[in-house]
Amino acid sequence: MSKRLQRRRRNDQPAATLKDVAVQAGVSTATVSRVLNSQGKVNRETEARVTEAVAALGYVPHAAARALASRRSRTVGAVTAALDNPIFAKGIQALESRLEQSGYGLLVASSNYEPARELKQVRTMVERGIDAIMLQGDSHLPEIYALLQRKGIAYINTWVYDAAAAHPCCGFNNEAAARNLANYLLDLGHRDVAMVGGITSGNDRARNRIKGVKAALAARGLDLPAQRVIERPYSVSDGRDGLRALLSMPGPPPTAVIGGNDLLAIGILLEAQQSGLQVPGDISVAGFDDIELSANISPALTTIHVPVEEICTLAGDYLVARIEGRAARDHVALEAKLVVRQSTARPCGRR
Amino acid sequence: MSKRLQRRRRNDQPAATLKDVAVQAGVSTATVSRVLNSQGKVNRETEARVTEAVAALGYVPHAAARALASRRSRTVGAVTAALDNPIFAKGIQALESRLEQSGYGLLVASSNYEPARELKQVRTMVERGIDAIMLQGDSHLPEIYALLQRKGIAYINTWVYDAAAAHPCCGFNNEAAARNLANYLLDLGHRDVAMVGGITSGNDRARNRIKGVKAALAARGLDLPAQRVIERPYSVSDGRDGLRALLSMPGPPPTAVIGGNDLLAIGILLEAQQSGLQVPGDISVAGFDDIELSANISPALTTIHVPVEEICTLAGDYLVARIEGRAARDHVALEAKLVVRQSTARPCGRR
DNA sequence: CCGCAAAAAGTAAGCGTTTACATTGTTGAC
DNA sequence: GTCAACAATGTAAACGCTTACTTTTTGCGG
Repeated sequence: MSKRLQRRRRNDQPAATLKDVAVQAGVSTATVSRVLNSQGKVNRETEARVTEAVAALGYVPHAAARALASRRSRTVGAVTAALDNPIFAKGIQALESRLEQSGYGLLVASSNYEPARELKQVRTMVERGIDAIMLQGDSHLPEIYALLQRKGIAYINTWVYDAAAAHPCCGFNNEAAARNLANYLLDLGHRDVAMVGGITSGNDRARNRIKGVKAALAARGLDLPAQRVIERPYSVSDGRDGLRALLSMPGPPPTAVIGGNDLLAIGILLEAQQSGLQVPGDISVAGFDDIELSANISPALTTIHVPVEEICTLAGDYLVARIEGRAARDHVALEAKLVVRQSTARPCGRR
Repeated sequence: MSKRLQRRRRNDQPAATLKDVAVQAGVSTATVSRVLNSQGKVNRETEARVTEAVAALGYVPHAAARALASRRSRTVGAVTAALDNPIFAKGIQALESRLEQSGYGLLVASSNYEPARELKQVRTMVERGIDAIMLQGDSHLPEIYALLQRKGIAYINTWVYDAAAAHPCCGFNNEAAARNLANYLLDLGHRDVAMVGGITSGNDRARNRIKGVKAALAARGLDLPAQRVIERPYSVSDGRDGLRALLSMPGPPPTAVIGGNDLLAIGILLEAQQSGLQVPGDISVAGFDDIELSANISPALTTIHVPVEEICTLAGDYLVARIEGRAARDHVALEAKLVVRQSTARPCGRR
């Protein structure tokens, strides 16, 4: 069996290469490459002949060879905390479609909120030769930043914004948004506010949201004692669980509960209803993120609207610009606005 | 400026290559390669020296070069209909973690239920040199199958099972599952069943679910007239919209409504409640997929539990096996069981 | 017509691995 | 002690592209 034959995949004739196209079109490989990469420097006629040859042979460029020669993989990575949070999935989808427009592929991985795992995922992606990477949040292991900088790989922290940050970011100020939300509740007259937040370990956003609520309370001389802050993973049943924990404590229940994200808030809302509490009559519930369900559930959820799609699209813009050597703003601020709906009201009957 | 210098990325010293490691360890590149790919054929001592050199130089293999030489990219693709459906995101996550275990990366893209877009995405992935690919459903453009087969790329259709299918698949029988669900409703005594299904164009699962419901009704001499089947995209608000459409028709409303997936069903349920109908008192609602929310909402949703994680993990097993030349079962059946909860009951007051 | 610059195309040296094949060193049966 | 067989390692040719540099063509002012 000839070597050439041996190399074949299954029932396949060996794939056409650049050289085959060049021969077919009667030009050099360099010319074909120029046509394929549309660098303009090619005569119209020649270009047509090449294009024709490409079609005739069903030529498909070999990405690895291209990456090796050009030192560009045309692939971007994204490591997300968890794909199964719909808001993250939406973001990944937005990023993917932005990248596709510019001809980049998207490699995904999830860290499960574990810094060490995130590092590992970033490492793997770097090995795979990604040209740039999107990260979530801004507290990453120093090794991650070091690696990315050493390799000259463009990166951006999403979901967060800090004008003074040492690293590129695109998002909003989680603390400020949470503060707004808490202030709204305080303005309604609530004095006993509780929070069921995400797990703060390894999650700066969860941390900052709690911090924002705390700050708003503090500004009015109020405290957010430890027993009014419950940490739970981000899911509906965790939200239910969180409210149950809050209600099982001695003393009167809080008049308002903030969920660290909408999944938690919806869990809180459902648990409240199922344990006989009126929302917002007996207890106000607010969330964070504004997922699709929030506007549809009854009562509709008051929440902070997070413009995920913009965040991720702009992050994509940034990364593509950096890869292609163009300048781009390192810090992009978006607004996360309060959306008041029916799950919150003045506290009544108490105090 | 020397050429070597010119090539540097920003402030970076050029990355160590296999050759550098070989020199450092005092062996040939072939030996280093053997160590890295652990083919066993290397002396313990030598191996230790190489490992040490790798660590000392912070050597990171160059994926593109490796892919070019070995004709393997160690990357798998997945084109999903939509990432923002939580059930799909969960599946992608499961696939990613299965692949990671075996050292493969996951490239994602979404087709938005458009066959042409799916083809394009598959093409792009093939160009990127994926070793295998996961698809959803089994009705794909013939060009997709042709391309994959011509290139010898392993693939698998997920979310579907058909023992006689011409293509590898891993999933369950959507029609049969839908039939079960409908039969359960019929057994409860419902005679006027409606369905708000997904958009059937380009979506075999949506089609088969409707088909299953139709078949169950037909088996009892009942009809599912066109006006009892509403097609809507998969989202909560589409579900609400669907029920509204159903209720606005002349004549009595159906006594039971099946959602093509849980998102739709939850929308139906919420809309029913918000328009003053008791669920399941006035109307029964059932879904399909069993997302996390379904068990938590009130009333908890009767649905078909789809084992997404298993499906995608097994699909990953299959693809890895095929890539690595091992045999694997081409048709894997999983069970999608009916989960009866509180959103369904005997129809009462009518007939 | 000549000469020269710009445009178009070609040449060939990499890019960093893997791997078929060649070489060298050991071991143990005879 | 010989030699076959095997284990360990080395050599160097791909892999399929990009691109710096070179050569050839073309167009045009004088």
